Amino acid sequence: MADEIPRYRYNAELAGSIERSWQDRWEADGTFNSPNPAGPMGEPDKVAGRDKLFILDMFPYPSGTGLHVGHPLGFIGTDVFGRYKRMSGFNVLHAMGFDSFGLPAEQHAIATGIHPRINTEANVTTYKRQLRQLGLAHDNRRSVATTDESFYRWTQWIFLQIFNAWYDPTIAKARPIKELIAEFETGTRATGGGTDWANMDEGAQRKLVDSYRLVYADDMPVNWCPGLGTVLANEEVTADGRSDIGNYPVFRRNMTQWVMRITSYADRLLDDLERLDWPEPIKHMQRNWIGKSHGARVIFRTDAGPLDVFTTRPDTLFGATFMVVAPEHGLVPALTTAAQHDAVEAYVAAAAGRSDMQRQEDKSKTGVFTGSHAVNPMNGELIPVWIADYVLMGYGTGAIMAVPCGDERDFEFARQFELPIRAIQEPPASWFDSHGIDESLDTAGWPRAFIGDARYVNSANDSFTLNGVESIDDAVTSTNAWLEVNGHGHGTINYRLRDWQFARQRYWGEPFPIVWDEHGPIALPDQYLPVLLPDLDDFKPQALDPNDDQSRPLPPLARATNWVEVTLDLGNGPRPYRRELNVMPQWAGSCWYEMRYLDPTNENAFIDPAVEAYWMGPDPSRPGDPGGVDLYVGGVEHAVLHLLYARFWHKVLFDLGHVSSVEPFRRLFNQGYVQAYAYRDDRGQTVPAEEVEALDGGYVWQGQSVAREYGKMGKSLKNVVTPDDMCDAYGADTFRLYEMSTGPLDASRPWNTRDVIGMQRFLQRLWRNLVDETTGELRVVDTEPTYETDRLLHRIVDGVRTDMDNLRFNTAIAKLIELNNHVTGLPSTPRRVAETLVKMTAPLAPHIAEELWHRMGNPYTLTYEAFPEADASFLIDDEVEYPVQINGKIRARITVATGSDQATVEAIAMADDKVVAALAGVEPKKVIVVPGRMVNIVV
RNA sequence: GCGGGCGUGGCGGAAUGGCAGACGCGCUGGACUUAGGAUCCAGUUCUGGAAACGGAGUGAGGGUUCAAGUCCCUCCGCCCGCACCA
Repeated sequence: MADEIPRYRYNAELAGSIERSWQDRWEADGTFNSPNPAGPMGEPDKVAGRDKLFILDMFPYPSGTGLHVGHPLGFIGTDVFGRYKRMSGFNVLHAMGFDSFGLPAEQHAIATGIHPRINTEANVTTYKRQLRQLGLAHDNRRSVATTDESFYRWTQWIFLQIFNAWYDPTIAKARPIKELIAEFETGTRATGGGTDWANMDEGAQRKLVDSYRLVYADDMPVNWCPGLGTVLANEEVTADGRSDIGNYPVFRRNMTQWVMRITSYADRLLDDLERLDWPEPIKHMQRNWIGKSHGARVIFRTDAGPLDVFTTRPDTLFGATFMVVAPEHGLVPALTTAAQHDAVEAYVAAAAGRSDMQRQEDKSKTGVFTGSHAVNPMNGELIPVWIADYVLMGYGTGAIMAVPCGDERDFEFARQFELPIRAIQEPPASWFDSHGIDESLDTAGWPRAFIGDARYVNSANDSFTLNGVESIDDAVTSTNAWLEVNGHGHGTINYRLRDWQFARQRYWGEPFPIVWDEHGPIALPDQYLPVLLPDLDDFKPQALDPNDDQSRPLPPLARATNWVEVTLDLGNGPRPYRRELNVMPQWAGSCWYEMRYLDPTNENAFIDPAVEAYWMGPDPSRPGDPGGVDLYVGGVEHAVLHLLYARFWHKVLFDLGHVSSVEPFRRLFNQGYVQAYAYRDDRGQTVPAEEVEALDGGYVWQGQSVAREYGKMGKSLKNVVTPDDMCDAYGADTFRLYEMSTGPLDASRPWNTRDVIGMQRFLQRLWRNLVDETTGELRVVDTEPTYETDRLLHRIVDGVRTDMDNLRFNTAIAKLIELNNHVTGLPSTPRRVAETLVKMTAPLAPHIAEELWHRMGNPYTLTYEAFPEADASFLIDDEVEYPVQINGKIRARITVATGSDQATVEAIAMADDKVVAALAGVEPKKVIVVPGRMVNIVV
């Protein structure tokens, strides 16, 4: 190395030292601490008279592998926006926490025998270090982890609020359970069981009240894996019905589970979507998930008792020629006749061995006849009742009336088992045409069911007829009325949404603040919180005989016998209780964590109401505003579950008066993903991506050609690039700029390390425009910029502001580079231009900006300097250049004084030499002048 | 199958219906250099041409419009969501 690199050249080394020094200063000074209106972090005088902004990232699960470059995309985006808003005068709250309960830590603990807390804390430390080096402007006083005892104490407290509440449908709100008990006691509410409250024993009273709670225990179909001793999520079951881990058999069976009554909130969760500033696809997914559909409940009489069905097409009742119940339906044993017993038993057992996944993949129709019949309430006809797994226990009532002429699945089933298909509508001629068959009500020739508006036939009984009606809506309405009058059913609404299965037979989660006595569960009073997770040596659920499908789960906490058996005085003297052995699912902490950032040290409440109202309260100036976080940024993978659960908890807290906001997240933004290339050799082995070279349109690794694929970044794909790598090689500012420059924040983009250098060069040129590379002296001069420079400057300022406001950081960066490239061409850098450029760069590349700001002699800190504003007078030029088109093709350019009227512009255009030549004497038919834009001559 | 989104240079991507390709990478040439995988300068949609200057061009085809990457229709391709939801 003969030639020395200039001492003050902006490279990775210099960037690194600049970044470390400012990060230390920011931390020491608490530069990004945001004041609360009240409480321990209250600084009312700093809050007064300022707008506030609460921005939030979906907090990460601290995994053992640390961050790769894809993870911080959203974090950097929110940081840029937050810094911009801080420079626009806002009191910005931005903090980061950790979703640190969860399965990977538990599995690591099972494998190593090391307590998951140790591993989790180590991972959090790594994450904090990795995030710190990115220069994120977080208020670190507010960082929380869901595994902190001081955090999950309040998760348990909120659980108890929900447990101690019931949903009153008359006011569509949750109310304290005490009010329900009071209604029973005073007799204003009937107990429903025929016995007065006063005459019920304690067990019966508690059972009644428990049946109203928003958290309740219920029999639900689950994936029970005795080999692992736990219930599994559908995603954890393989296509052949075995456990993903360990390959043990998995059984579908009903088991008592803790469930949250989210279905009570279905309508509000659906309706309030209208009030949210969320991406339309996410709202759509939530709507689909809730799955509201209008229809009717119809009761069919059978020898085994009434059989309820839900249908969206009660108008087709006359076409019901059989019924189908799900294999898990409670009436199956009673419906099964002796002759069919063996066949039914075999079918039900086979269905239990099939996972949901298998059922979804294989759509061929299977089924078995029960031997029983039901009475069609419309016409008194006896129709056979079948069992088939195309009917799902989890939707509607788990039983359907089958109308093969009007439903594709029923049609297929009828064909498969040779059941009658009766036409009850007369399809239009076009329908027959399009299927190439003759018009006929003889369904034997139909290739498929008919669905749509058409005239009804064969649809009448003694007191009711649909014959001749032509619209489904009309037919549904009148059928529902008839059903109700005659006691056979009624119009109703059904939801796809199920109640939320809340318990996990695991270790690394929040213990329930619940104990049991002989009558059932009891909520622990507040003074017993937190219920701490007991220490164990072995974190596995207790494995049972893998093939015994009748066994019951024994969660890991059952091993902590001293913890489980507890003597407490809950108001009637010390008595023995057993603790609840399940823990909460990982979603629990993420249902409310954002609020804890606001008041992280509060020991008296999960949040001070004044603090909540300040940061999250509805904006009175915007009618219908639901309140909540001002901007929530995260991946689309949480479109449904996390966002729905969090909304649900928030609404319960609202109903009970604990928060002023109706919704937790007022505005949602989905950032894209950073994806990466991976390479495989001939044998399909992945090879290190960083060692692969492009050659003649192909890819080569160590002399052999390899195939490229595109997707996730991951260890097994040997294509992981970490923020640490990038900070070492280029510096955090370069890395931040690269991440923000590769596309709009909501778009996914490929990672290309090769391209990162471009942003390094930009910062290097910016630095060089202000600082002499050799001497380190300031190169900024106190002369005024030229008019031309000022015009560009103000145009750029104007554009960058718009881009920043709209989270379009990629185009903001392009504009900054454009301005900097202009400055590079100047003989010297005017101070006003330099300062403006540095301020605009600050949100994106905060360290170099702070450094340059400091070197220009300005006081610490740039963080709260006002973001530049454009002077409108510079945005309008004296002259405007108009392209002149002839029939849409550009043939000339003219320069016209700004504000010239259309006639003047037209005259100048028509007089232009090139225009005259191009027209060659032809008289234009029309001349269009778009003011300030262009001229189009039509010939 | 149903629903939604997207197709622009070699690559990432810009373009309130109004000059397609901002900005970056890469590439080409030059400067500085013992050297360049550093840095700087210039060029870079394709095509004809030395150039001036032409022609074509935003997945394909059609339409609306003075004007379409942008709006409408049909088709093709890719991505995402849901998926036996009665």
